[in-house]
Amino acid sequence: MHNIILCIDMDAFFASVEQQANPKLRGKPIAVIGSGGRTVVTTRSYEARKFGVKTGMNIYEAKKLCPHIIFVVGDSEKYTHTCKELSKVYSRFTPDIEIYSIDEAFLDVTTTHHLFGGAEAIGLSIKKEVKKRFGINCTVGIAPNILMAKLASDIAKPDGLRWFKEEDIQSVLKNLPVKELWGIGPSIERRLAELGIKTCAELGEAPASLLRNKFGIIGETLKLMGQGICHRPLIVKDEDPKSIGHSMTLPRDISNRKQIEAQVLKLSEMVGRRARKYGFAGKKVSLTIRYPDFETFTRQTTLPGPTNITHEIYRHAIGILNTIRLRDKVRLLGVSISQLKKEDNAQMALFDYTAKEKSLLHAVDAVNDKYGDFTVTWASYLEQDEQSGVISPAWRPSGVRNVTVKK
DNA sequence: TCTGGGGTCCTAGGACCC
DNA sequence: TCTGGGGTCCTAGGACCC
Repeated sequence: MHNIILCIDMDAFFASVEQQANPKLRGKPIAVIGSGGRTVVTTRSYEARKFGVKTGMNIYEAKKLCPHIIFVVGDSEKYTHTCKELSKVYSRFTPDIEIYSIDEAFLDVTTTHHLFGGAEAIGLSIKKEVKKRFGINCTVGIAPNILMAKLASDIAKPDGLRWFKEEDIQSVLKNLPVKELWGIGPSIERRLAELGIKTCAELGEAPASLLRNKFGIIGETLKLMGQGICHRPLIVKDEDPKSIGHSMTLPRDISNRKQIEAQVLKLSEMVGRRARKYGFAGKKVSLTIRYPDFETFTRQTTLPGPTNITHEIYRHAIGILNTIRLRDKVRLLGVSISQLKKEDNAQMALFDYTAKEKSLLHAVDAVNDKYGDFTVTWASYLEQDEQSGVISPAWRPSGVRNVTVKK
């Protein structure tokens, strides 16, 4: 008895939601972008894809390829809401659901499919319901494991449904390039090519010792992947995060120390606030810097104990900054905390709350005292955070990964 | 007119300890 | 008279994903 896994993947999710919300956008090439001036295409409608517009392209490039493209600034609230509603649809068919990202979910229907007339019937029901209630298309892949279910949905896109049964898998993988597999990117593809391995079938037949030599511990896994085998279970319950971070490409490159520090404070507050909201504190603080030429690096430091206090995060981030001799202006700054621990909120709750609030104000005051010409107000920060409206496909509907900051 | 932001996992090398 | 070896913690960086 094989498992039956469904991969449900929304087609051009953000763009579809926008087209649904605004009928004028329907049938037209649109691209969902971020709010800043140096933003990129996050999602593009299928009409825009025809012109070669890709995710990650800057808007000028997209415009050049597709002069009539319509840019829409993403609205995470909308996608958040739709995603939550989608989860409700899925949960009618099984309790074993992994919300993998904002637009993708895995459903294990091994023990429930017979209640609904089979896996394909479930897939079709979901497609129909999603279309009816949200006006958007999705693609369903069905297979004995996540790896193959994901492949099935990739291949069936858009608006498709594909079922890879155990007996189909070998022929599917026969001439399939290895990079089509989830988890094989450009680097592994290149290194496999060095061994003369181009297709999944070749990967599945390659000597385990050869793969082990070249790739170490993942060698075995790669071979299994080439055979369409995958043992990764669904992650049904929300796991604790390992890190919490924010980064920001600045409107323009800066070298002014005051400006850099002000941005680091802002990022520290965004990180601290999210950590406090969900009751986590981190023992490591990292600072990421990107130069105009795109060289990017991260420096981290370990603290005596975990913290989620803005001012402490800020202090350590600045401590790191002080060890770096900047060779150029700064394009992007990032702050994150890791080695997270759950906060003992029974103890921290009331007593520490005011202490934390004070520390936040202190941080702001400190910056303002020092750099009167770059006035920082707490309210202005909060507003900016709302507007920055980070739309990350890594978003999850619950818990700390909900990056959306609500008032 | 250049190229976003949120993550996870793995590896390699050095410090330190027994 | 060359310089064991295991374990853990730490930092930096790469690969991959949506």
